Amino acid sequence: MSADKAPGPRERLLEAGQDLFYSQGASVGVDALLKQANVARRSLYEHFGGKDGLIEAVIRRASEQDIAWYEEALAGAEEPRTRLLGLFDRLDELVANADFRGCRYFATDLALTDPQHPAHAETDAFRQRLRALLVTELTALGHDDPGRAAEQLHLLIEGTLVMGSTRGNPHPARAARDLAARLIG
Amino acid sequence: MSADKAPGPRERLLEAGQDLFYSQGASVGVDALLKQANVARRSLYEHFGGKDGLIEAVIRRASEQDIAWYEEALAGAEEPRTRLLGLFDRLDELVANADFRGCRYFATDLALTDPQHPAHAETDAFRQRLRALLVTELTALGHDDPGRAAEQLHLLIEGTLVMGSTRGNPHPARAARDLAARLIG
DNA sequence: CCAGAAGTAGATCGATTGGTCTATTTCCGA
DNA sequence: TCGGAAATAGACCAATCGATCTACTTCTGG
Repeated sequence: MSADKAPGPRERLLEAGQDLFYSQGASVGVDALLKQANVARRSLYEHFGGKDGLIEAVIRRASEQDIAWYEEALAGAEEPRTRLLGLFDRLDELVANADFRGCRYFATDLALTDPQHPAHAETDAFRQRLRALLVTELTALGHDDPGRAAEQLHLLIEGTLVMGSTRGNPHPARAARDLAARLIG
Repeated sequence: MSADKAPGPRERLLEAGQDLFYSQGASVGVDALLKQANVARRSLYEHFGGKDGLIEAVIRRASEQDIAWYEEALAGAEEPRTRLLGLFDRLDELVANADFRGCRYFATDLALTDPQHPAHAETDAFRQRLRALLVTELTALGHDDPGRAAEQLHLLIEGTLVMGSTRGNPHPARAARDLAARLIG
């Protein structure tokens, strides 16, 4: 095992998909994916069954990474309140990045018209995992209604990602952090 | 004048576009648009120059209507604080609607990869008009920093529209209203 | 060393896309 | 009433889409 050196076609396809689906949307052509992954056409259909299968696999993979990112962002401090507010500091950096283009999962849901597309289940799962993370933090913080507060924090996060992608204001995360601080109390 | 009875092809195209671009995204085919508008193919290219021109015109038209909707939603009360909070009550109804599919302008920006597409200027203009509306209300309310508070209200609105389209929780507007209330003080 | 799996390269297919064009009909004002 | 603009219907085009298939090469384990 230990397939570290020189990632195979499957891994290269996942990385190319993660990059191109995010920067150009789910409507990028198969040709562009194959070119960036430097992979033969056949490999895509062998490994993922088609473009839709790749989309689903990419979302699942990105979901793992993003949940890990949120966990790490929350691990920045010991005190629960500081942990949650620190998350918005990390979001501020994320959104400020030049190639930030909004929430991958929301964009995927919008791009895939078919409500039966398997990728929708993946985006739902991601949101549930994120919500669970917030509930855990709020419970540790001793909040009265962790479920409701988590919903509000989630709304603040999504709002930050939207405002950050429109570039109307450079630091939406700071506005959200301020609201989150009042919420946590 | 008074072109009320039996709207012409141009108007029918605008209505069909406003409906289909919203419910199915900007990627709907020209054929579907022509069919729903009950209009000849040539009429589209005569009036709007092409699909992109129709998209731009539809966004401009919807923008007018939506700004009017926000103005009317704010006109529900006399006291500034009640006016702003009432807006979130109206958003609650809007999001609860079965065919609600999120923010039209954000979805359009995501769907149009080309950053030079004229529709982007229209979505930006809409957001600026909405922001101006919020600043006016906050100024009337005597808020310390109307600009910053307007940014925060805008973030709460966009967050509500996102959360409402994912259907994870039925009443994101109530969560946002609660946060808005703390913000207004 | 060699057999088979995996990967590559690229032609090709059918469907669909946005857009152009021709021919015909409808409608309205001078 | 008549003439021209506007609208209709639909054939048609080039480009692009995702997907399939064949032929060849590379890599690897027994």
